[in-house]
Amino acid sequence: MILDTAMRLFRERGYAQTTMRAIAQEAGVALGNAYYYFDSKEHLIQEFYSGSQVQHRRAAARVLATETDFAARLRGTLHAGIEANDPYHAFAATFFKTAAEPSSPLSPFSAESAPARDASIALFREVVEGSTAKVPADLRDDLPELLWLAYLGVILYWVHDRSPGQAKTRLLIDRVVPLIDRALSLARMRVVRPVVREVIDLIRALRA
Amino acid sequence: MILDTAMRLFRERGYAQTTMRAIAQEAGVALGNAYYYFDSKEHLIQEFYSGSQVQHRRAAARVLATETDFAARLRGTLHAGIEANDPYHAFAATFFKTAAEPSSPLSPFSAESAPARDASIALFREVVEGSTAKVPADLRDDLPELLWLAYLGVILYWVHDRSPGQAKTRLLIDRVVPLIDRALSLARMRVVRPVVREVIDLIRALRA
DNA sequence: ATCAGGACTTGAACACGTTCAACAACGGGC
DNA sequence: GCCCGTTGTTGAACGTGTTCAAGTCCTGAT
Repeated sequence: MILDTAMRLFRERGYAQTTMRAIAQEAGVALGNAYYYFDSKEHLIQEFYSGSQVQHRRAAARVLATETDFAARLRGTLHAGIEANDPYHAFAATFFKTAAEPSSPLSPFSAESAPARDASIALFREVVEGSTAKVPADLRDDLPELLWLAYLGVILYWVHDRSPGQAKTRLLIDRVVPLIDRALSLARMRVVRPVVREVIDLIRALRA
Repeated sequence: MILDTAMRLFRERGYAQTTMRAIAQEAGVALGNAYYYFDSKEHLIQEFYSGSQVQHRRAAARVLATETDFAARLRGTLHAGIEANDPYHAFAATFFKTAAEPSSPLSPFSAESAPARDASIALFREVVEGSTAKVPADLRDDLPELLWLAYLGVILYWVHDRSPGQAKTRLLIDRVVPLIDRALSLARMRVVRPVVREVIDLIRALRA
């Protein structure tokens, strides 16, 4: 109840303009009571976070069920991602503001976000494994995480995207997916191979 | 005076723990007076932003003056960047938290940040143009901005880097620079050329 | 010397997120 | 039916960033 009210007000007035007092009043509870259910105003966003991940999966399911072409699957999944977050674009800025802080539990790299992160990476693993693409063996393990990182990049662009209907983000997706697809082919070439090898090694070194 | 005091307190106690009242008191002025010189607490950071840019340029100057090899110049400049920000690593998190918000004047993409941004891109133009590297003509225009973006990526990683002395970020730089160098060579190959062409086109389309 | 007008300074007041001690409602064990 | 611990609820109070009307100080023109 409180969460729904909060989300509605966030959408209507924006995050900063929505006071905890307004949320409490609209939800018909006392101010302090909101803090019984949510640790802070920011934690209200945390709830939205997991919800959006579920939405993403749902929106991507259709494409992943029917399509086998890698590029099409990736394209569909990326579009599904921004579609799932579309209603919240206006206040997503504030959301990512707090998410950008490393110590914040809302950070996509934080321990608290691990479930949502793992679920998201798993989604991109589905993208890869359900496709007919021939991925080099050593890339196959890390590719889902790389795609997830690319997805974060898309989201980052989307948050900053002020074009009507976020048309530019859709353009970005439509044109970047073929590039990734092509890069994946190039990754099998003899000249390019060592570079790919090094990229993989570097990522593993940084993750450790 | 106020700025120096604020920066010292930020370093000592962190951003959130430093109150405007504490800054005013330590600086020997009234609370409201701080707002005569700075629009907000966040704007205090804006000042640091430009200051750090100057530090970066200073720290990079030595390498850029002596070295002509592209990889060495880039490596030196990137290292100089994190060195310049090193004293502020602890509270840089908070800094980038507000910087991540698109509407914030502190965003590296905002109009208010244009001077610092342009100065930073110009620095990477120096990296390219002072080097002996053979850069394809169509890449030459956009490469500085791409390198600046890569620098932002490094900073982003650095902010999240909890390893002692931010050793991992230094590792990232040392290993990513040769990769960029190699990629630049590959960019001249006939097979790779169309991909590079498309990347450039995409960037220009997104920027417009 | 005087004065006008701007530059600077002040601290009380405001709205906000958050905390907390107190209170109410509930539910299960006897 | 009564008790008591848990769960839920309340609004006053605190500390915060920020605003503002009111003051003080300075500077240059007369």
